[in-house]
Amino acid sequence: MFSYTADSLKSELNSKGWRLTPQRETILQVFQTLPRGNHLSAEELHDILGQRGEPISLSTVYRTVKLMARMGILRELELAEGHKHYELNSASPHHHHHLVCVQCNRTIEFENDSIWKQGLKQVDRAGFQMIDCQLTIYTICPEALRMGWPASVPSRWMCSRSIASMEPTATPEVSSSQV
Amino acid sequence: MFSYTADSLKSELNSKGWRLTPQRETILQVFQTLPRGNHLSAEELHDILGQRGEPISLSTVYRTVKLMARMGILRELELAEGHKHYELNSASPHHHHHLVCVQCNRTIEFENDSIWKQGLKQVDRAGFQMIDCQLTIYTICPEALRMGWPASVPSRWMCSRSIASMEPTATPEVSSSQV
DNA sequence: TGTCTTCTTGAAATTGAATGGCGTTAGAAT
DNA sequence: ATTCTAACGCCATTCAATTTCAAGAAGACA
Ligand SMILES: [Mn+2]
Ligand SMILES: [Mn+2]
Ligand SMILES: [Zn+2]
Ligand SMILES: [Zn+2]
Repeated sequence: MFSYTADSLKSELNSKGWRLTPQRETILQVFQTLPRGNHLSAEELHDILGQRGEPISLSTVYRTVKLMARMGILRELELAEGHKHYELNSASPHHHHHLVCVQCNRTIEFENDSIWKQGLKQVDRAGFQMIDCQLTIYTICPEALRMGWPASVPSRWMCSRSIASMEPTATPEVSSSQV
Repeated sequence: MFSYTADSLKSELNSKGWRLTPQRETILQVFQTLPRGNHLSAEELHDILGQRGEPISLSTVYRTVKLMARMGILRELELAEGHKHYELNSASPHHHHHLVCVQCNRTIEFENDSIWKQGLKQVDRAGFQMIDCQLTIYTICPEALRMGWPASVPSRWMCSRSIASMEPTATPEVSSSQV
């Protein structure tokens, strides 16, 4: 399925005993007009809706994105920013992975078929069935450097999350990288 | 660095102005005696310490794993279970990825060099520097099937998290997969 | 060793994302 | 239009994670 109209959304919902509501239509629309490569958290989505003059309660926002993720309309992403992000789950051809800057938290998407293939091989070997397969790469991006973020993370640092707000009680001169 | 002794941990800490404490030593020990392939959440770690008869306050546990992740001693993982897990960040050769069952949440590790290489290629292309690179594959594992979990997730379902507890208000016959 | 500095701990309070309960509203089938 | 009940909004609650702060301990130096 490519992009949902109000009608196709409705029949999709109804087929499962669920209902089309203005809120669900609006939320889907926000995602459909969102530039490719953008993700929204529930909170961000909630703000956008407010700014648009179409406020929707936060619990409904949460419930809706969860539902749509479940339905396959949205994809729920757990990147480095600390809360979940959602993006339109467009047709499978655009399956992609993420490159996350550990300094500025900017996220960039990329496609790479051989990663999917490797994942598939891995899963087959174990006799499992693959549902999804996501590569997350942690980097420091050029923009971050330009913005004055430290050029390096501690030498042996590996895949901790956004370290921006992390400091143990008091911070002596940490070899590099703090806010 | 391969495995920390009390001494090497101390000098590592002191070099950054931090201190070796019994708590930090104990926590590191727990990880070092943990069978390979296991991960611990802060909460789980806290419990283990209690059972061992060496209770450490939960805040200290949280602070310590964060600190050690920052130092590169531990690796912080965001898998599907909802809270963070930590594992010993042993020497780089054992860099690995994770296979997560969306039904029973079991996690299995695997190694695959070509994934790292693909990631590296991707990063180079963008002119970034790679810090870490993790593939997470979502699957349904044979054990889960044997335990009676549904054999399939909704047809268009993609990489939502553990859906076990998700049901929209009331659950009409959802095509498959709930608790 | 003893003294001083300040990092670290632990208990409790707090944050913040996410969810649940509930009375009311409203979608959809007949 | 009537009926049934999913879904809404509001608010309370949960739960991981962080912060606060006084008391305690590690490390430096004499
Ligand atoms: Mn994306
Ligand atoms: Mn692991
Ligand atoms: Zn960046
Ligand atoms: Zn399983």
